[in-house]
Amino acid sequence: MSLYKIEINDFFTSAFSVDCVIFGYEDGEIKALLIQRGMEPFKHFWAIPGDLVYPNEDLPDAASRILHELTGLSDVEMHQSHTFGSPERHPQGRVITIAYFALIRITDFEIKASSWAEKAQWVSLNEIPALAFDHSTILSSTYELLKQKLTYEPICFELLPERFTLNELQQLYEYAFNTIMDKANFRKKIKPLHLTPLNELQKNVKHRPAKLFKFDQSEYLKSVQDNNYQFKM
Amino acid sequence: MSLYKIEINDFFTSAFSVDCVIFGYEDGEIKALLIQRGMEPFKHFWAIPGDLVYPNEDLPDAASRILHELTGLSDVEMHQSHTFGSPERHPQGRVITIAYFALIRITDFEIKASSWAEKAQWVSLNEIPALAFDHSTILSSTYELLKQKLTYEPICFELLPERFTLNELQQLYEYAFNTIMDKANFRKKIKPLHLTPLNELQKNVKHRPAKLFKFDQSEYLKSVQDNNYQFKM
DNA sequence: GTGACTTATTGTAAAAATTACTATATTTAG
DNA sequence: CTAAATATAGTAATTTTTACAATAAGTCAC
Repeated sequence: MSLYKIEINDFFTSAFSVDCVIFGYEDGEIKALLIQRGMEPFKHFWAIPGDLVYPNEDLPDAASRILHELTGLSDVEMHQSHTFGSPERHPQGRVITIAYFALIRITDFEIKASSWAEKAQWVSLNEIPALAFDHSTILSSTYELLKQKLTYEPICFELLPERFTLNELQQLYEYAFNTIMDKANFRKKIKPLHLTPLNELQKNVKHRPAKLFKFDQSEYLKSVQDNNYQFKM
Repeated sequence: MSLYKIEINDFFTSAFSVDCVIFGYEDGEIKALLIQRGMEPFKHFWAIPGDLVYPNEDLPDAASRILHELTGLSDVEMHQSHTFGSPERHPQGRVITIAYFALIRITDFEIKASSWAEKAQWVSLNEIPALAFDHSTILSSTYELLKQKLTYEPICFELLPERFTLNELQQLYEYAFNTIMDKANFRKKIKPLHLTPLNELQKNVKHRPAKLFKFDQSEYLKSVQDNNYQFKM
């Protein structure tokens, strides 16, 4: 096809997909929700849940629909990550994919593979196998985005259980940033978040149980507006 | 078209485009490079330079090609911004657009409208007219991204002339963040960037001329590695 | 129950960074 | 030369960060 003879209809020969990178946190590790493909291409490969978008479907709607079809998840708020569009990324033609991502509490949802997904499973980021298409790249670049966001937005609470200890919070940051932090100083740092202390203690631990806290999103947003406060980890 | 009868080829009916949001800085204002469309749809409307991507062309290549065809610019390093894909955003069919953005020194480049661009012109962000398609949204959301990046990456130097005064640097931040800063404290804040002082002074000013500085990117990167330094404005 | 043990939580003082403001130096304009 | 304007450097009070110590409150073995 010569570039000089290309006509408008030659452009309308592409498809696009969304891929939903869902992060969770369990056993002190960040995990991603993966599916095993029951369909060619890359049949039986593990992959990020994603599929082609209908020609008249909006992207966020497609992301919700596809995530639900493949994994059973619904009511997950997704945000756009990066778009991947190498001409060779899909063996069946030109398919651009828009990556979305979300953070969820693993225990709040039930995973159930369906449609063409053979399995759906949480996989620790340390144990990701070879993935279909360019999904390894999509996953790692989206994880980088997540880490970046963790430094300037209090989104860690979307991963933690609703009630958490301050140590659990700290451990999540230590895991993500691959550092260790001073316990006392960490608590000072998160003071401005005004975490709500609960009349409830950690259970089933062999030592003094820690107090549970929760994060009040609306109070945080007020504080941002009123005091011009900018969260910074 | 029923969802149950859709076949694989029904998906391959979309096109996608790239839009290149090019920012520059002149006369104390951030400007965007816009073109006037000489082609339907939105003929004679102002727009972000962008066009359809060839079916076998990589996205970054397309961004460079299209920017060059429409505005004459070349050798501009672009980064991906956001992807816009509402089904109604393009009157001629389903067209997803991937926004790219770049920061350049206005005086280092010559703008020349060509191909189907009637005009190409720098427009102050305060004076943006109604734009074609959803380009107003694309421009404003990409500007938000730029402001976000300005806070944690020293990219302001891509907008300033190679040799600049400390006041010019400060004024750029003041413009972008819509604040005023203390002159002496600003200089302390940028100390870790190790700006290189030149044996050269500002010219044609009615007062004591300021010393010119330049930014050494490679030295900055070394400092990031060695000292684990994180720029923060 | 008692005491050893473990971890949670609070406190404190030194160091570093930020802030508000002052002082001085250097150039242009007349 | 003098006045005006601005660049640049300095200083001291305040706030934040850091490193570390001290205390409190539970669990577990007996």
